Amino acid sequence: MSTNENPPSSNFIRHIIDNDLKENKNNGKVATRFPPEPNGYLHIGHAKSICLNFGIAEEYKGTCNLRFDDTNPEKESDEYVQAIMRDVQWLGFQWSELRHASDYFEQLYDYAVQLIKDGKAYVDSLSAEQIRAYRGTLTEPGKESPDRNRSVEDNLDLFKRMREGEFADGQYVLRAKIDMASPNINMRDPALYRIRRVHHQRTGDKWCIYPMYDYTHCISDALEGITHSLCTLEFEDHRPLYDWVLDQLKTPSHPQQIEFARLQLKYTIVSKRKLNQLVTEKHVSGWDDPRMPTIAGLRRAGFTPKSIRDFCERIGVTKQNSWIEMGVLEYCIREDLNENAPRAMAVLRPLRVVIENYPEDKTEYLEISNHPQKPEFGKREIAFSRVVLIEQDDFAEVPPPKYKRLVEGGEVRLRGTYVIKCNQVIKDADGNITELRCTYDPDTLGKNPEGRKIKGVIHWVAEAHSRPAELRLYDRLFKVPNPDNEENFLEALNPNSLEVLTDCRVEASLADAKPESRYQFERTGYFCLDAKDSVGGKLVFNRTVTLRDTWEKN
RNA sequence: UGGGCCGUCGCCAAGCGGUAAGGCACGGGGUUUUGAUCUCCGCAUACCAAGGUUCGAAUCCUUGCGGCCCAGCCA
Repeated sequence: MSTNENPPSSNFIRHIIDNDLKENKNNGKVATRFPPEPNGYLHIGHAKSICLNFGIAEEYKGTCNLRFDDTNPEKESDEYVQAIMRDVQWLGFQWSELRHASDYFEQLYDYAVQLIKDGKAYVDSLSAEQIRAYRGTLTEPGKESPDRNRSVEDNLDLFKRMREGEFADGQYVLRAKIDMASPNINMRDPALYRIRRVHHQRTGDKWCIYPMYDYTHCISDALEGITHSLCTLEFEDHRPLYDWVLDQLKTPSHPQQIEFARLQLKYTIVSKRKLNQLVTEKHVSGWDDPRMPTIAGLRRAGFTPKSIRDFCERIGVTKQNSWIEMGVLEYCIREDLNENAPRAMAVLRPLRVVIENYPEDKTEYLEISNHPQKPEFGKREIAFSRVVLIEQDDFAEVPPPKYKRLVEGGEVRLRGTYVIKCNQVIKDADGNITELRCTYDPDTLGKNPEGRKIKGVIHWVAEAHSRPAELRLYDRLFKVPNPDNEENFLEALNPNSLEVLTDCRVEASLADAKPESRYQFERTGYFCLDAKDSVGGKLVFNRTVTLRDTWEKN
């Protein structure tokens, strides 16, 4: 289970549970479940639900099952099942029991037979279009199907033959007999079973009828002894149906459904249909593209499980529709990585600096600490010699006001080493700066020069002692706060969401970086070694997030 | 225009009749060999609005206003 140091904050669901416990409801037990449909990868919105369900189970010493809601085989697959299990565990949670709604198909069928026997369900021959027409509208009641009063015997017979495959897909449907005039449309005789000749990833071709969500979910919860069935707000209108089904049947328990607001993050989408489209139409490299709001994408970008858990804790759980700013997620990952990522140096856009008064054949191995505030992170050796590479941005011919980096005639410290002074700017025929000729002050290693203040410190690598690397700079995938509002969300894609830098140089110690290891590249951001593309000695780093920058903002 | 739900700082969010927590963001000072981190300070006489009940209301009542969800044989 997870180990979040931040104590969970109170929310209305915990209040309800506290109250239930006080009244000894459910004999003091707390049982939750996380019920994803395996029709896509898990995303940050699921993380909220996972943290809530598993977190509550943990806090109340209860249980939390992972249950796949696999009642619609058309869209579901084992690839998704595997990915979901991997992501839940990576987030730091372990389910009490692994279940599938399809484990209950036989029982679900028996319960349906019971409903029919009790006159609470009937087989309808209306087509999908007719059912829609009969349903009425939001303001007008629906009308009853001619089949609504079919005899129990006929219903039993037809339902059995539905299962046996006697009918074509869509020819019949099993419906609950509730109230066609209900102001709640979900109660106007909702479908319980449909005929669908589709291979199911777990049950194969055993079934040609599949139960609907509303019917399946409540019974699955009841069979598992779930006490608190947490779901998102759009299911609020379904709660009467959830309760109705369980009220008609002798299920082992009657869980309480509680709804909370789903996560909405600015500049992202979490619609599985749209995420799927991004993948299949190759707008991103896959479900785990670092720009994707999926758990797999966040992982590949370098987010830590802890930072995501922390994020879910910070945003709270309420019934209010709300939009979380990206800044909160960014804060969470920066906080974790600032604490736990070792520092290193990488030059994204190199500019050659020749230190003219430093001997050609000399190399010094200097010690530099891996974390400025944490001596326990230890030190590493870093090579310094006559030619170093600095960031192009760290030199300016015409510096903006308050610029504290290198300028012609000015001084700056190379992090962890000496103060250098720029004496000459070398340009090519087109006027591009190609090289800086500098001198260093040998008396500034580990101490400040006397009589002058060096304002700037810049990062660097020694040309001869650095390694080539590819750095991928990611930015938000969308350029508008709510892409879902766009007529076509694809037009809201940020064309600059990925910048690939192939001429970067990183310090030699990074040659041994392990896949998925995270570093702070000083002054530029947090990076994670890409586990997929760093092959054959090639170093590919993904930028997780930039460092907070109060200078660029002006 | 039917039903369900929600309105507390720019964004989240505590609060549950006794006089507005906290976080993010933002602004300012200090420390710093990362313009990072850290640290200090500031940031709602005000809780969608208007009435009412009360010694006392963000909390209770009434009426408005605004937003979200529902008419799949999807979940």
